[in-house]
Amino acid sequence: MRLAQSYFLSDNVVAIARNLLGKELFTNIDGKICSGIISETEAYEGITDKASHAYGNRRTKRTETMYKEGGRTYVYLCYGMHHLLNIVTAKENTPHAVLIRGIIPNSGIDIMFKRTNKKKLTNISNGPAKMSKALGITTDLDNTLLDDNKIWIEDSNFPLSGFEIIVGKRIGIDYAQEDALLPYRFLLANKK
DNA sequence: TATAAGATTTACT
DNA sequence: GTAAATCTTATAT
Repeated sequence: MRLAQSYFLSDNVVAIARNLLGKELFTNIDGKICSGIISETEAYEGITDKASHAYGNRRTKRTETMYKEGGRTYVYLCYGMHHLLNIVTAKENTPHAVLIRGIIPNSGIDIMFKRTNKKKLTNISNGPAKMSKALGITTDLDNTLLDDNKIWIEDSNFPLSGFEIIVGKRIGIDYAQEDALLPYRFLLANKK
């Protein structure tokens, strides 16, 4: 079943980031449906987080989406060529968001292959930009409600028993100084 | 108006 | 290991 919008209205963005692991992310782009189990997330805690675009209550055309009510997407272009997918959380005017960094492909894998031009199943979704490319996510999906039939998240009761949740510091944000060390990154890993 | 840097990936040396 | 690709935003002149 799909996650209700109320799921995303909590102020505790870190808890949501952790809880999203194992949920299934769906996209429906041009009638092509793909999905995957969310395997890696990062929390971005709005105005108090130096790594966030909204740090210090910074409000621009780009970050405007983050200030809206939770339960929608925030897609933005990084390095001029990579689309990154975030899930906006918390109430209006609280710019919290969860960055989806990785998925385990579940359905529509052949479509993902075509989109990414890859021949092997490896490296299809082990990075935020590659994942977006595989799922067909672009800035066209920015500020899209998760019940818009273009993108949504379901709780498909993926069994987490065989996995452990690893918590660590976030990646690629060295400029954020001490906030770069916060344990806001969550990922699923096979138990050994 | 101009310049610098970025929540990255890929290819090449 | 290093660099290129490539564009939007933010900060500066």
